[in-house]
This record gives sequence, structure tokens and C-alpha cells, in this order.
Amino acid sequence: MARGKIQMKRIENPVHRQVTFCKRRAGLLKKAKELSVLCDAEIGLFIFSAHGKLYELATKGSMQSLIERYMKCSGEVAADDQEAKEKQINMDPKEEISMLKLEIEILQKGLRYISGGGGGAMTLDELNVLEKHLEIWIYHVRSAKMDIMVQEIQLLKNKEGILQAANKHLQEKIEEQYGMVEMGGMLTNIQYPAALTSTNLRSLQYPLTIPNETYDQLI
Amino acid sequence: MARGKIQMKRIENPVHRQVTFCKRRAGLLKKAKELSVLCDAEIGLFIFSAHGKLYELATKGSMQSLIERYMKCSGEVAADDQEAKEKQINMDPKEEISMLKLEIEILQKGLRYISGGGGGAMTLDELNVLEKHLEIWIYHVRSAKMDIMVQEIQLLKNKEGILQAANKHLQEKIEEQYGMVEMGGMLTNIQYPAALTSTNLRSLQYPLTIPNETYDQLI
DNA sequence: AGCTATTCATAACT
DNA sequence: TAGTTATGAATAGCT
Repeated sequence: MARGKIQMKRIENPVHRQVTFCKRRAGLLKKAKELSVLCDAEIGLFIFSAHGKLYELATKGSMQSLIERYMKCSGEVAADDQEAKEKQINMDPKEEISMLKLEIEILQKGLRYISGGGGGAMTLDELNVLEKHLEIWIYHVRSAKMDIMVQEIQLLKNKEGILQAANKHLQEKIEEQYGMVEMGGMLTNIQYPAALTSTNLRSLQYPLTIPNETYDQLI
Repeated sequence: MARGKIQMKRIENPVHRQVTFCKRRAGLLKKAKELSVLCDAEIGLFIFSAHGKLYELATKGSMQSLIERYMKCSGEVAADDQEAKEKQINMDPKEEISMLKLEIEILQKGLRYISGGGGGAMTLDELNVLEKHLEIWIYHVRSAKMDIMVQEIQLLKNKEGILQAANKHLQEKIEEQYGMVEMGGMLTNIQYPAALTSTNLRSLQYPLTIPNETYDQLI
């Protein structure tokens, strides 16, 4: 910003990068404090340098309590699951590896804690770790359920497409024969026949491996 | 900073405070992103407005993973990087990823077994309480997702039923005209037309309020 | 680290 | 709520 602007990309020169990191880190922390004071906001900020060193700021109480509050909030708002997954797709192997290693470490910690019997009362840290575990567990189950449902939806859509094609073909056939027959309202005016329930669908040849009752269990 | 400097204390005028909050929040998030990009740092930032609304930024992966890393860092210094790094040299990234995933799975299994077995001091009751708590958080999101998907499935099934009815009707029409026309193979032999993707389905009159992209978000 | 020349962020105003 | 502008802050390049 001074003496020439810089490109918004990683600074390649290590010395420059380090200097800039120090300066901008200080600036960022200052700005965060200011926002907190001026506008009565609570802010949690942590910065990991490229070398892994941690710098943090928590404007009210501890970072722990802020993280707890964050968890509650994001649990309600949560739509960042998908965001995380999207990012994971574009993640390079090294990043993924380090993430997995981190996960392992946390799991090991939890395992040690639980098997060790804990001893005293549980601390906030330990509770947070346990919560994380539980989330991961639930995630896998939910993920599997979702996969099944998505698969089923795709199947239904495929079948629909085929039926539509068949329909169109038949209509053309009729129009061919009669020159002009009013069949346009066909699709919209036909009542949904009571006999044509999902039970009938199973007689189709497309593999419908998932019984209908599964839906109820999925919810 | 402009048109007169301001005191570093809570802005009493609520309007001013709100405006300043918006502007400075944007500035802070921008600065955080810049620091991350320029200096190859990982940053987690969350801001609660005075009214409790959450604004967040996580520069790499998800906030979840960053918080995990934060926990680890602030908790212990511990590092077995050397050992891990040595192994990593002679290993294919994909192989390593799958190995790590396997390890995670095993750990999770063990964790579940131990907590389920309930031998330790902490244990079943406390874990159940924690689990319940987490499930409630997740329940709301999952429930909403499931509702959408079930609704969509029902819609598709309805459409399918109607299409089948239309199909049957058309077939009968043709058979009426020709006495006996071979149309039985219709449904099974028609190739699924590439043009008849889910995009086309939206042109149907049946209310398909849920855009297709939603599926991806649901997973 | 410390020093400017610049660019950037933003307080007040519209 | 959004856009403009004068001004104060932050900081890139040097030393």
C-alpha cells in the first residue's frame, strides 16, 4: 500500500513475506480489537504462520468460550458442511494428509481420555474434543443415508425421463395416425390413479433395490 | 480515520455504531484474507455482532478444521513430525491418504467400543448426554434436509405415476386403433435420451420448486 | 527495527 | 441502504 501496490498473491521472497506477515498480523489484530471496542462485538481470531506458529485474539472471555459460542451458532446456521466438502474436493493431497493426521491425533486424544477414565471433572477442552468425535460419527451415518436417498432420487429421475420419452413417442404415433389429435392436456389432466402407488413401481425393470419403507427409517 | 479521528471506545450512537460495524467488519475480513494470501498463513476469524449474529472466515479447509488445529496448538506443543515425515518420503500420497483414513476408521471404532462398553469412570451416562446434545444440534439441519428430499421424492413419484397413467392411456388408444400393436417393449427398450435430463423436467407443469442444484448441497 | 511515500480504509455526509 | 470524499491509518520498499 505504500511505495507501490503489491499483487494479491503469495509473496515469494521469504524475507519480504516474513516482514509483511509481522506487520500485517499486528495490523489485523489491532483492527480486530478496534472493531470489538467500537462496535461492542465479540471477536475470535487465530492466525497460524506458515511455519505453524499460533497468534490469537479473543476479545471477551477466553477463546474457548468464543469457540463454544461459535459452535452453537454455526450449528443453527450450519450450511458450511457443504462448503467444507466442496473445498475438500479441490484440496491438494498434502493438505488432506495433514488434515487427516490432525484428525487422528484428536481421536487418539479422545480415546486416551475415555479409556483412561478421566480422573477429575471434564474440562472444556476435553468436552470439545468429545463433541467433535460425536459429530464425526454422526456425519458418517448421515452421509450414508444421504447417499442412498440421492441414489434413489436419481433412479426416479431416470425413470421419469424414460417414461416421458415413451410418452412423447406414443403421442407422435397417435398424431401420425390421426393427423391432429388433442392430447396436449394429457399430462396435466390425468388424475393420479390410486392404483398406481409406489408398489407398482417395483414391477419396473430398473433396479429399485431400496424398499419404500426405507424412507421412514431414513428420516 | 477520516474526516476526524474517533475515540477508541464504544460508539454510543446506535446508527453510527451499526454503520461502522458493517464497514469495519468488511475491512477486517478483507485484511484477514489478504494476510492469508500474501503470507501463506491460515486464519480463523469469527465475529459476533452485538445482536449475536455471526460472521466468519476460515482461510483453509473449514472453520471446524481450523478450530481443531487451534485446539491442538494451544493444548500441547507435541509433535512427532520427524517420524511422520520420514515415512512420507517413501510413500505415495494416495496410499498414505487411504492408510490414514483407515487409521481414523479404526480409531473411531475403538472409541465407540470403549464408550459403548462403559467400563471407565466417565462413561455411558455422560457420553449419552453429550451425544444427545450433539444430536439435537445436528437434528435441525438434517431434518430440514430430509424434509426437502422426501418432498422431492414424493413429487417425482407422483409425476412418475401420472406419466405411467398417461402412457397406459396412450397405449390403449393405439391398440384401439390398430387392434394389436406391439408396444409392450416400449418402456424397457427406449434409450434414455441425452436431451431428457433433469433440466427438461422443469418445463413440466407440476410444481418443481426445488432446483436441481439443491441435491448437491444436501449431501 | 525505523522511516517515508503511497495506497488503503473509513467517518462523516449525501 | 448504498455511494462519495476528505482524512487518518496502514504499510511496501528502503535503510
